[in-house]
Amino acid sequence: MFNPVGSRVSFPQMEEKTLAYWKEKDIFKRSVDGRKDGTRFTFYEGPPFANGNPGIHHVLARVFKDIIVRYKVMKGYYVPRIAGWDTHGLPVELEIEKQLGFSGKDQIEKYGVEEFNKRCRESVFKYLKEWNSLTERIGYWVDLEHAYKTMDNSYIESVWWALKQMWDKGYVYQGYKVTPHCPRCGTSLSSHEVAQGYKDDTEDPSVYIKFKVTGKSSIGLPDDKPVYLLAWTTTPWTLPGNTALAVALDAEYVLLQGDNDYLIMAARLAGVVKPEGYKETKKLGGKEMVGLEYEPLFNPHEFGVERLQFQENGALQVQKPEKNLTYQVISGDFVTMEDGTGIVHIAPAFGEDDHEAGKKWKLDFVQQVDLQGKITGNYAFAGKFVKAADPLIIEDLKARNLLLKSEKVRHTYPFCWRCDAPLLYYAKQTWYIRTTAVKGALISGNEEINWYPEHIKHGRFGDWLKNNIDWAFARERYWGSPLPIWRCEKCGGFECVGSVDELKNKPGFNGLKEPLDLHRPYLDDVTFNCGKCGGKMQRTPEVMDCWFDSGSMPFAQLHYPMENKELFDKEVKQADFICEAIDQTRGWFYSLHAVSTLLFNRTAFKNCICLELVQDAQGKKMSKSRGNIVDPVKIVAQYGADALRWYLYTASAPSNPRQFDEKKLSETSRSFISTLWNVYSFFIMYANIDKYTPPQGTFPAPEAELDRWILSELNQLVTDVNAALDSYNPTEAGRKIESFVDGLSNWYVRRSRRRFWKSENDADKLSGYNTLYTCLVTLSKLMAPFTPFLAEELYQNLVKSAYQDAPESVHLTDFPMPDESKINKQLADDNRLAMKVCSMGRAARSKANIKVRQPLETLYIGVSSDWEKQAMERLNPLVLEELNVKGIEYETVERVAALDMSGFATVKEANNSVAISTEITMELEAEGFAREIVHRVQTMRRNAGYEIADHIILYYDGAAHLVQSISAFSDYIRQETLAVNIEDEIPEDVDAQESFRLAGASITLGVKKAK
RNA sequence: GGGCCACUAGCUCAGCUGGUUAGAGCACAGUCCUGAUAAGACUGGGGUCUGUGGUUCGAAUCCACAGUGGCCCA
Repeated sequence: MFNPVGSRVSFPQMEEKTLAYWKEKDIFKRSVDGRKDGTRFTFYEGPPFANGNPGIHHVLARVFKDIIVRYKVMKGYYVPRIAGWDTHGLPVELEIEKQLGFSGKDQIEKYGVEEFNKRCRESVFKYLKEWNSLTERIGYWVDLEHAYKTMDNSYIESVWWALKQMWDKGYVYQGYKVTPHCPRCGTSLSSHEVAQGYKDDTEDPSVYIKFKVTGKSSIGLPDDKPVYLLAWTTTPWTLPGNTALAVALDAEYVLLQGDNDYLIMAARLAGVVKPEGYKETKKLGGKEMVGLEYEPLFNPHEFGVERLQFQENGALQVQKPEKNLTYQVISGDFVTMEDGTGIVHIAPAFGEDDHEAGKKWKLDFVQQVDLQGKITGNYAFAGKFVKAADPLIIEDLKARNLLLKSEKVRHTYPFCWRCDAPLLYYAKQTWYIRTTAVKGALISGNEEINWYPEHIKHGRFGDWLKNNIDWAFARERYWGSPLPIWRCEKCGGFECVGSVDELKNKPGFNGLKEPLDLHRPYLDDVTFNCGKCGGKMQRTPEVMDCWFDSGSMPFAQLHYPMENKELFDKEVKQADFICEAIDQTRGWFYSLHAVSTLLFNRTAFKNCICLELVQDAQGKKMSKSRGNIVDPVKIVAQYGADALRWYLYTASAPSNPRQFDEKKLSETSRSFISTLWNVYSFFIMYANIDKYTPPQGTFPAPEAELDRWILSELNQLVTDVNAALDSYNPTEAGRKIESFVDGLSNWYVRRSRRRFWKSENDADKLSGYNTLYTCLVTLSKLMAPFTPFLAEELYQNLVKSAYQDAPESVHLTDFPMPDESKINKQLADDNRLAMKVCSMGRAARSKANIKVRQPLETLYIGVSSDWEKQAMERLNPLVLEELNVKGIEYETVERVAALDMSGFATVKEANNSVAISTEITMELEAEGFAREIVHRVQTMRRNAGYEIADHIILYYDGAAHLVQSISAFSDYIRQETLAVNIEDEIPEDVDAQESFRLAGASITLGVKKAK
């Protein structure tokens, strides 16, 4: 006996029970440990922040991780996986600053770094409980107990080791980086912060400046009047920092002649700018202009400002004063013909493109602005805030006849989200990792990664690598892994420390307190003696970019190499699989890839599912301010985790932005999960009535076409699901399962009902049970990675209850493999044709307005080939029953279609036609009445609350011809309604009684349960 | 400003390397079937496959440009 199952069920309740069962039997751990002898399949968990409630997008990522990993386990792989938490970084600090009402770093310093970091540490696990409970509730199996945390001392120590490795390879250096800088707060902002502060419609100057060409040129410029290069800018305050002009190589430029001078600018933009009184005299190619020399607007040496120059290694070196300073025209792919003049003013101290160009062309570097945004040196406008200096600079240039025109422009510009000061792009000294040194390896490594979807490889990720720049990995902040770099106060030398032991063994080591905490401010107190000069070494104040932390996760989670050396080197040095959202291309995907390439010269992961973001049902981004956040906890409580999981897998491809729609989810739950559940409960109901016991071992191959068909479909499904999951495509696998279940329910079961209902327990019935049982058991295993709860329920009742020695959970079983000998294309084609014929037959009936319950004499099928005729003959019984006809005749398509006349109803489609005879004889009518009566009795039985196998006594009273029909078909009525007796008078004590009209006459029926 | 992705019925999505009359589900209307079914069947309405060019005997499919939306970067 199987446990009886109702056709209705509360999935959330069922899932809670399953969770308890898993916990009690320790199934997760056993599913991992049981495969210890299997091949390793390495999965890396990308660490999320737990300082906010988990959202639906986190569920998306978790279930996509889970399905692949569960699948691999069932395929026999050994897949231990541990959770992890990201704990460091600016978002945490900002949260605390908000709490404390701070608006700048000086307030943090005043408040005390020790206390500040203490608060950070407390806040990062504010929602840990919610995260853990949701993770478990959705069935994401990961070891939460031993989760790694990026703030652990052991983790930080591994990060130090990693940096030291890079240091020893010469990859770490100090250089300048352009960052969005708030001159009021005195700090750089992260891109995330900058994004919050963009303002449209900001008014700025728009000035066209003339740079005087000097010396002889090889490109034949006239020398009767001075020649100027015309450039454009909206930030005049950067002009004193100009050290080059850039042109586009493939663009066309023109020389314009005026009364007193010549101008050079892009041909396409000359028509837009329209310099008054100038006309074109000559065309120039962008390429030939490169190398052209010009005079700076402001020679820094005359204004007391240092002139630096980029060196080969990216460092800056002070240059000697030079009275006749000239700069050169360079080329840059950032030069566009959209606005300006096609000649771009380059100030490497103030713009990212400019800075990169500076490094590339080894340009001069002039920074005449301090961190408060004030002009330095002894310019006429020195001491002014940059924006206040703009008009003065414009005046100055105008006076020197170097200004062509000055206008105003409105555009988008970033402001500090905290204090509203205009942000300045500003080059600051910071620490770099020379990722560009391994750029080739980064790119070739990417070729080995399988991306899902594929376009990420040469699209977003590939482009990012192609444009790789050195990694600025230091942050002037507090809550992070401190840089293990110390600087000598005396000689200025640096030392990088790779472990706590190494630090403790430094000569003159002092200041590290117990218990050990490798964070600021404790580490700031640690000093030791310089290895070169014996001076005092002080730690540089920065902390690491938290992406360096998470990118070090493969080894840092293991405290490698101080511990687990062999485990990492031999077993888990590369992930077979990772999965995160697309915003990680420049985040975790990159940091993993870069760290692994730099340290080990190999990729960190082999397969990566890259998810798109989750939006609301209208395609809008979910955000707190919009109030359109979906709470996964509520969804799971209402629909169950399986329904949510199934929806996420199948509703759309993971690489498409996902519009989360609760209505669609509930539809999924109704149409797929409930359908499967009903097939299951149908099976249980009849199997229990017939006391069916599943076969020990294999069962004889069924004879029935229908059984062989569904088994063929089943094995095809197993093949397809294996293939889809092997290629990391749960969406396709899930959709295949959906369509199988549809066929199972609406063709196999629908057409098999009578076989299960008939009273004799013959071989055909047993074959039906064996077949349906096999389908359900196989489905439960196939679906185990998708819907782990439902799969477990099916398995426990269908398998575990019947086989004592079966594994205790579906998640401890092996994933189904197809029996290809059972796949038969012929059967598939046959049944497809039969379904089509039935569909056409129903249409024909509907056309003739004759309900299916009324039997008809003949169905004519127009077939277009012999095999079609043979196929239909094989499936004859199915079609007879489905369309309720007495016989089938075969004809050509045309001749059947030609039966479109009185007495027939026909339907024609592409290759087939169908006709039914519409004449209803007395006999047919009588049989129709009998069926009608059966239908009424069944409804009465149900309404009376009888069990399906209860026997009854049927009473009737009515018009003579209906009574006649009852006696003529009494055997049939008995069999269908389980009536032991049919009597023609209705007693007082019936359980239910009903009168209705049939073909113009009235009849009354009554039922009573038989003893 | 640059890059990536998407655009097929009112909504959500299939439609493989080009090949009959472009499909399914949901929703809507009517009818039917059903002692597994909250399901299902049939019929109907609903499409310039975002647009414009091009390649081709033939384009939803390939190419180019444009539009709209989303994301990433600046």
